[in-house]
Amino acid sequence: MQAPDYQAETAQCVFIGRMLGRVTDKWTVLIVRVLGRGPCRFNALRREVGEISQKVLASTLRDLEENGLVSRTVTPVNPPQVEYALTDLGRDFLRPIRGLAEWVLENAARIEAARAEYAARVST
Amino acid sequence: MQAPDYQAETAQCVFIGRMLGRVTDKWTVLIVRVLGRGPCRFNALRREVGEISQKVLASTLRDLEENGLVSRTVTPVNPPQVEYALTDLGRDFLRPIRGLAEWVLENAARIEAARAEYAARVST
DNA sequence: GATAGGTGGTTTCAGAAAGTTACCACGCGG
DNA sequence: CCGCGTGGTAACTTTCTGAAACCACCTATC
Repeated sequence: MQAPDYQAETAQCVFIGRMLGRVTDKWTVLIVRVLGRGPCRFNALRREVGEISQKVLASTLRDLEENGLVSRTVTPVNPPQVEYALTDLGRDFLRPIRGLAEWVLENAARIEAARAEYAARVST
Repeated sequence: MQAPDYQAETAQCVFIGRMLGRVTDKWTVLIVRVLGRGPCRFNALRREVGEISQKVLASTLRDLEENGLVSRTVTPVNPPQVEYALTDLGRDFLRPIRGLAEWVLENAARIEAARAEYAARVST
């Protein structure tokens, strides 16, 4: 990696940014993580993820479906059942997602400490 | 991990979500990744990241500083120099961040294919 | 037989976040 | 003197998120 080409780097950043905009946000990470334990229906997902509104869950799931990470299967019984599951691509994605989630869990205390220290530094 | 406690799982999701909200978004990933190559000044960072506005870069950097991932050093020359660098915590964070960025680069084609397939399925 | 609750969403609308643009003080090169 | 580069902030606009209500349909309860 000698003599890095900064124009190429910038282009790569823009590209990664565009892709990240598609497949990562706070909710994506949580949803993929939960679906990693097995298929799940809409309201069950909602309950498990916690503080997510129906609208945002619905649109996030549609995005995930559009980008090929999640499949949506409707069983036409009454009331209709809609089951969400990870695709192969989604299961692949699980690895970086879990890396992120685990890091956050392991380092939460350090982040909190940094925040407290920052607040003290600013207020003084 | 037998007999998962779903209430605890939901609480964990909420907690992870809160932490993720602090340390990850599209821009955070890109900025940390660039700073992983070494310290960088404001406008250099801006040029390298690409399509980011000054305002968003400034506020993202302040968030990163607040959460202890990035340090900000002002050298009072004229014009003043402001150098941003990763802290120890930020360098630790580099690993999951790189995992994410690499996954996105490796799987961009699969995502694009899924999008094309989805678009075809919907429009028909 | 009305009423409450669960199914998987959409609609509506306020408020928050992100993005765009302009501007600041300062110096330096042409 | 004009514009560029330094590191931002302020005002304004657009986009997005979040809370709540509503929908049709079914089941269980009182």
